[in-house]
Amino acid sequence: MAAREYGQYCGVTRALELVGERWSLLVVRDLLVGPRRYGELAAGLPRIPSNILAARLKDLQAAGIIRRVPRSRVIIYELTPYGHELEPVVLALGAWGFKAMGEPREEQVITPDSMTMALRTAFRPQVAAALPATSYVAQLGPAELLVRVDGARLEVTRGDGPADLAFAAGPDIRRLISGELAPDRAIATGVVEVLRGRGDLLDRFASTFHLAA
Amino acid sequence: MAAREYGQYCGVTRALELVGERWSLLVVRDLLVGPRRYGELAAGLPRIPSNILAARLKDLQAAGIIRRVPRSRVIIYELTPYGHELEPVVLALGAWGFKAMGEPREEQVITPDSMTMALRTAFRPQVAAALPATSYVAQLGPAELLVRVDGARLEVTRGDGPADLAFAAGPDIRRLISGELAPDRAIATGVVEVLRGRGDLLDRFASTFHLAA
DNA sequence: CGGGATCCCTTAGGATACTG
DNA sequence: CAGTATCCTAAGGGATCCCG
Repeated sequence: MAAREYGQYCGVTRALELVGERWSLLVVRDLLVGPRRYGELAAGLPRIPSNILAARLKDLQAAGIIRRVPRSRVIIYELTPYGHELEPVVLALGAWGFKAMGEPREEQVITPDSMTMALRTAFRPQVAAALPATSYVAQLGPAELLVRVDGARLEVTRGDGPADLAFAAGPDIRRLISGELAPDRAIATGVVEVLRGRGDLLDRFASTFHLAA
Repeated sequence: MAAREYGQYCGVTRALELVGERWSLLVVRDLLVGPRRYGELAAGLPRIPSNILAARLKDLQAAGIIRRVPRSRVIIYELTPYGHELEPVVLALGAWGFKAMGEPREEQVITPDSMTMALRTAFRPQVAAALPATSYVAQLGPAELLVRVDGARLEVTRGDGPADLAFAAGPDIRRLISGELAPDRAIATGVVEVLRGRGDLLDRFASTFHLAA
């Protein structure tokens, strides 16, 4: 038996053998947002050494979790259907870890893909279904995301666009999502800055995206 | 920043910093079944070195995931409420890994706690709710489990007891759970051996516990 | 005997430089 | 841009030992 195997006939151990190595699930997290190139993955994981990223991509490919697709002179990595089935795992981990995030620290960065997955984690379809379709532009640190909510459907894409509300916020957006900070207080204290549109829609945003802390 | 931190302000990275180390989630998996002593944990994870188990218990305690409780001359480890909230993560990992388990290998063991969690993973409350209350005794390798299903409620405990059906099976029980092997075929081929009670209830068992493969 | 601690060695992972 | 190559540190593995 390979030394790094757990030696049990069990689904959990098998899963950890496939995606339990350091960085593996973070690569999956970013690929859940969409196909990515090597350099994009490296940019989304600033602290991953290049050799480790290369090794993880090899491992994940060998495990049938990702695919390496040559596309017009560049190489794209994307999840296989089986890899995509890791979404519940990543969302569950994100929801659990959310509660232990604490205060943001100076050296901690925010990446567009991690914020996209965080929004997916916090999304409450049943709440959204009862609200009018709404689109937001959220500038979260360096990540500018166009967030479209229509009924129980959520779509998050990078970049700007037409929106009912555009706002900017830093890591403290977490306190809005957790309900620790009321929407009007978030604006009053400058945690959230309204850029365009109806600032009162931040309330709807906070209802739509919520995670207990 | 600690070298082993990921440097991102993100729920997933935070979760992986707390339970992403090797063996950590397996300790949690076993503690989800119930409080355990050091020796019981070691027995449930035959390949974990003793120093690693000790280190993990320290880390998990420092993270507020487990508690160390002295109880009448012995020490018991148990999950805190926050640790218990990892159950969805472990179940999601188990369901995903189930599909990649493949054929059992000689050196792979089955432990009572991993089988208990596997049954919880495969349990379908909505199916069970429509069926009469049923109790089973399942001898799965070295693990003897008393499985009581009552409506949408599932209870799995170690040991024997009164049951509508008692059966023995090896790792190939997986093929029954996945639907790859029909209940009557499982009995006919000897994958499942009926020990006591109504063998026809194996069909109900397979409906109640199911995971797609 | 339960609950670890210590030792030594192997290997994964981190930092950095380099290449097709 | 998409990775390799190299060197080094630290985590993990295996065995043994210890202590109340």
